[in-house]
Amino acid sequence: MESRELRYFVAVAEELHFGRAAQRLGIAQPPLSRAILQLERRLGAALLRRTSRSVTLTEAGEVLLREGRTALDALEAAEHRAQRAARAAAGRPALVLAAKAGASSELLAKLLHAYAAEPGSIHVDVMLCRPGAQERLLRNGQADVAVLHRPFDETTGFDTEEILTEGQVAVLPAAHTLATRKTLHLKDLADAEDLPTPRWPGPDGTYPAGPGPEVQSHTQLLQLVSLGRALMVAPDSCRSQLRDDVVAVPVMDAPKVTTVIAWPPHSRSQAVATLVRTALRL
Amino acid sequence: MESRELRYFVAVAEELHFGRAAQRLGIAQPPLSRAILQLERRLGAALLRRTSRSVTLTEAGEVLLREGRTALDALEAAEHRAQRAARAAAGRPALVLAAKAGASSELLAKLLHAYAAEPGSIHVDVMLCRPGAQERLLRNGQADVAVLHRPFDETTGFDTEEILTEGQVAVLPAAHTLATRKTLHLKDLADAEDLPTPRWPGPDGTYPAGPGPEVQSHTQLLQLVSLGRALMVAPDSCRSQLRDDVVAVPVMDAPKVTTVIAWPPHSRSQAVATLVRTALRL
DNA sequence: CATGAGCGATACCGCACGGGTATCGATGGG
DNA sequence: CCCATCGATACCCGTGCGGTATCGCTCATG
Repeated sequence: MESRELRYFVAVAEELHFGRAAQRLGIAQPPLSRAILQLERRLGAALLRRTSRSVTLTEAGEVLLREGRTALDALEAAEHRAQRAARAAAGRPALVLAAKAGASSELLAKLLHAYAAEPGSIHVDVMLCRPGAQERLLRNGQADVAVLHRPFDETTGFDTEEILTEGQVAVLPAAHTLATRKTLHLKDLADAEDLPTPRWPGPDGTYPAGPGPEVQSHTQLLQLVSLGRALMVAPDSCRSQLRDDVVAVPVMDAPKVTTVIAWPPHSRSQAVATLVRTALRL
Repeated sequence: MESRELRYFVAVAEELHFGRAAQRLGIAQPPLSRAILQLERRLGAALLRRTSRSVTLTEAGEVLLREGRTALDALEAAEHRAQRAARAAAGRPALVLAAKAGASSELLAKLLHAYAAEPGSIHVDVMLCRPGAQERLLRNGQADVAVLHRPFDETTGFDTEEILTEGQVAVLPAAHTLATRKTLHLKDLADAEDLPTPRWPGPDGTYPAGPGPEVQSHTQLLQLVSLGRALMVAPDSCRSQLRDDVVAVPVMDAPKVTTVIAWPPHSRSQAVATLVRTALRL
């Protein structure tokens, strides 16, 4: 199977619409139809059920979408890593670390500081990204190592080490009635109808339906909290970054959050190994 | 990057010779040279150092070879798994299990028997293959699950569960002087110059240099042992398959062998999950 | 029920690119 | 010193990919 065919299929499978998929790919619709037809003939399996009104995935199509995405990521990863190896050999060795913007920032600072003190350490490029985006950067080779948070981020297929486990707090406007409580439970938050739970975009960039405001970053969310328009549930360690117009109250029954450091399973990099060892000593 | 280019590069990187690589790919040498050149231009990185007498890999080339192989395997895996999903949907669901021919055969029999008794179990195709070949079958999607043996088989990148850990025995001709001993150590075997250690082919099909006979299968090796031409070191459980012209003596300082069941980390298959659960109960 | 809009498939065309042959230029062995 | 070996270059050809035009089907609409 050629990677071009697979890219075409993934586009159609994600859009479930030949016209939009073709637009996204920058080609016309007819060659796209043909390419998919040819792919199906070559595989000897139907991937899509089409009517003139809708396109749906068959069983085989679902599998090819899932497996195909990881294959395309692996292809990109090979490309990126080879390019970075070339740059490293040319005298600018660097490690790229992906982290969620605004999360674990104290821990991250400590880690970078401790690693820089290690013998033989190299420059670390920190990529701060949208929540959930680190996983993809690691899968497609743009990053060498990532800081992830279970259970929010998916870690299947990576090697990981746990760095820290912590509880979660609700961040509330200082003036809110719940702000005086010593502890809270998830039910208290669900009952506070004046403070809806914000909605984050999924991996595909769309928002789930619901009442809460749509947010894309933690700073944006924090501002909504201080304006009394939303509440935020986040790991304990976020307290160090709060301003004094908001209050953090422990949520007793919220799931524990584990900060992990993750790297691709075939990594042969000495630098990654050292960074992980440093992280475990924190 | 296109998969065709990557396949071409991997061929050249493995052969380290444009002519032979072209032959293996079924194309002429000049288009291959051009394709590699174009790939290097697109990546902006030299992958090969060529003289008219030799071809060697650069740093970036080494990385691209390693990462590229896994990317190509992932691509093949997507293809195979989609095809199998189509066949399964057409009413012949099956699970493909890869195992080393001649190893853990009792355990395997028990596993298959126990799994068949599970509610909702499906047909299991057993692929018996050359030692070390299971890994590749699992990586490129021809198998859904594999029985591997640490530390011999590489399990990085798979999800695994340990089934059994056992010591190793030396299998010797019944008439040999060492055959009367109750226990042995690796040094004893190294000193027995009349019984050289056999040489297995590497993943590339070539044999390491050395004095021992070249072997490809366990039956072949067992025959050499009973002829007094080689010795064999294998897990305890192989005893059940030995004929009475050979003797098994425990080797005290040989590494412990762990039989593990492994599956690709993104597997969503109910059948794989059931099989693994069954294996853990053995 | 007729009509038109929306969508995927088909027909057909042109050209870019992948692959072929011939040959060059460099390098090392006899 | 010459020839064998090997990768690169020059040049040509055909296939296959992408483009436009259009068809055929389905459903929403009045």
